[in-house]
Amino acid sequence: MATIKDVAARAGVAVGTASRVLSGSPQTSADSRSRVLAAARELGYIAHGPARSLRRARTDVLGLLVSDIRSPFFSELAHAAEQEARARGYTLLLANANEDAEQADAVLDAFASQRIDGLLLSPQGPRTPRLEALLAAKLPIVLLNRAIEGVDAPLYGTDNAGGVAQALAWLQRRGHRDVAFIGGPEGFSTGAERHDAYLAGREAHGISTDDALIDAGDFLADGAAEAMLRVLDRGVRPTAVFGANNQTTLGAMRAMRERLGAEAASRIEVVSFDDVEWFAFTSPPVSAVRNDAPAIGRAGVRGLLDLIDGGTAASQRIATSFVDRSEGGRA
Amino acid sequence: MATIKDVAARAGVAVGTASRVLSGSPQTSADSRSRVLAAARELGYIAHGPARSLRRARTDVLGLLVSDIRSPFFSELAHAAEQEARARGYTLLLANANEDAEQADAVLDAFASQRIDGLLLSPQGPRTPRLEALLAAKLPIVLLNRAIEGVDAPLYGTDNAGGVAQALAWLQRRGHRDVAFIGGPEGFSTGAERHDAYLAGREAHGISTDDALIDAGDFLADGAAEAMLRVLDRGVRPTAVFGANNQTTLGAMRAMRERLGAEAASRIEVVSFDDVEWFAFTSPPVSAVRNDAPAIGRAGVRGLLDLIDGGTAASQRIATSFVDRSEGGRA
DNA sequence: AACGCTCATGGAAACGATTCCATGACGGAA
DNA sequence: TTCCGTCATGGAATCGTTTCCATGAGCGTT
Repeated sequence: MATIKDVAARAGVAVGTASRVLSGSPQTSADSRSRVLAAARELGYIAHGPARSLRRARTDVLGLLVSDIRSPFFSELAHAAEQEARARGYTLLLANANEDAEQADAVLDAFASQRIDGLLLSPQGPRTPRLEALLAAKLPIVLLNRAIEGVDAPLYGTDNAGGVAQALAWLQRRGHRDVAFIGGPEGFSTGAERHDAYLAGREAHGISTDDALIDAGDFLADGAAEAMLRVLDRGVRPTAVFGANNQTTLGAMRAMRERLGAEAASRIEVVSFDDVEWFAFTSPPVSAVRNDAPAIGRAGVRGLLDLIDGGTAASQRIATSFVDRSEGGRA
Repeated sequence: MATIKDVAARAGVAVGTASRVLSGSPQTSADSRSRVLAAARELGYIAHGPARSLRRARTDVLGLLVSDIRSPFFSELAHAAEQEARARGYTLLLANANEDAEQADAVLDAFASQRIDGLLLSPQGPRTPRLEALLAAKLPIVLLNRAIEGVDAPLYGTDNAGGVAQALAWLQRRGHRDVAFIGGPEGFSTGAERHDAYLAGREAHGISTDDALIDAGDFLADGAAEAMLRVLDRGVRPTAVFGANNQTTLGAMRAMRERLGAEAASRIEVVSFDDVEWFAFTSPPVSAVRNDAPAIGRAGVRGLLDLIDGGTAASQRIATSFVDRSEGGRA
């Protein structure tokens, strides 16, 4: 592999000059510029990133730590974040924590060792020692989707209250009064925000305030199915169900089918937080509040780069959109 | 941030000694070992990756270039590959090419600049100049899922022929004679292999060899829908449809619903290459050949590490499994 | 004609680690 | 007791860049 020394030798200049040309310093003559660039092209020179990082004390690498890249939300977010980062001259290093604090810490160690310039973090749970260390080292950090208590970093996430309001408006338009709500764990800010917004808004949208209609799972299909069974076993018969995320909706639908039969279940309208493309193909089709994951990813990267450049960045709630798949609906 | 010099100073030894301790060289006394480790712990020392890479001439970083991380196949593959890499002490750098050769080249440049130790490549199309350069530089490379003409690198991918055989066996068990097959582009080895295997095997499984039942799309929903419409407009009335990947199946189902109505469409059994979880919730449910994306990712990483360690690696076809979601089926 | 300024350049230091080499301590064998 | 070998250690070179500093050329001004 050619080094800058080879380039300089071939161009007949000193390495300092070659470096200045290649990094676009204005302190260069047209003559050396052309000769250095020609030499670099001829040798297929590609700068040695680690060496550059060593000297410059920055790596132009951002780290993105998510709980599980396999979830559509995160894969869309990661995709958009990578595009944005690359467009700004940064490389995005992606890692999974697998909902496991130990693994998250291992990743943070690896990030620290790579000397990333900034971190986009979708927090699992509370703060860990590694995270403390990074905070103490003043590494620029932004949070995605969930807050962490006592961590003062800008947060980029879904506008949960706004999304719930969209779902409530739709339920009202569809004339539902008896609506089952299956929430998520209160421990997640996401779960709590959606739950609170629903409770706060239901009455104004003509929805029954009977708490027998409400239960919560763990944001996973199995837990949600159990919650839905509990609701049904209380004897209430909702005409619509609102699932607080996509897995929750999945579990709720399974439970309804199990308890009421496929035919009866398909007459209960379903609305979900988190849209997935296959909601169009279920029976009944599921209307949904759509997270703008790409916008969150892009906003996160932009905020992080502002921080890195020494500026400030403000938290941002990204608006959701609503996909109406009901019989009379638009889609 | 603490450097190894700080650690050495605090431990009262020379940097060389500190380095030997920290990198586990046997040439160290118990005394200096304990003092260096204590000093490192007290200072929260984390080695500077770029500096280490510079001197060692390796980075312990692998690059993974996929066309689109948002596809479930790649996100599962990437997830497994990252786990495997991390378990072996490597970091995985993930990038998207977005089906765009220019972007792929930009990524390869970035990888080259980072001096990755090896590349896992899911090829888009033909070879590009950057790829040539990397091959010429003897960078260890493995291919995922698709071959590239004239590139001699081990290939880790789905056993397409085996998967088609599983689908054919299922079609036979279900007693289907008139089966529509919607294939993918011949340009992709994936598409060609599945198509060929189907043509070769259908007769032996009691399936009509009427080519009016066969058409091909572009592996995307819209193209597949058009292909399915062409089939139906030829007047044939299949009792089952076989889609060559998940998007293809999606498009075919849409086309059937459009042409025949929801009710008639739901009586046509569907089998797909590429399983997705929501195939359980469509009407009719879709039985599917399941790619073992995680196994492919793991095998790819293992093969690549073998190459990096100077050994050899052999191409591997990863077996598929079959998910039977038909009425009488197991699932 | 002399002076001063700008500016491109060469050379060298620096970044933080690893690794080579020489040295000295120590222990065992004769 | 002397000698040799082993082995931990300190110090220095090295990896490929960037950046600082000093130098000298060239040019315009007085």
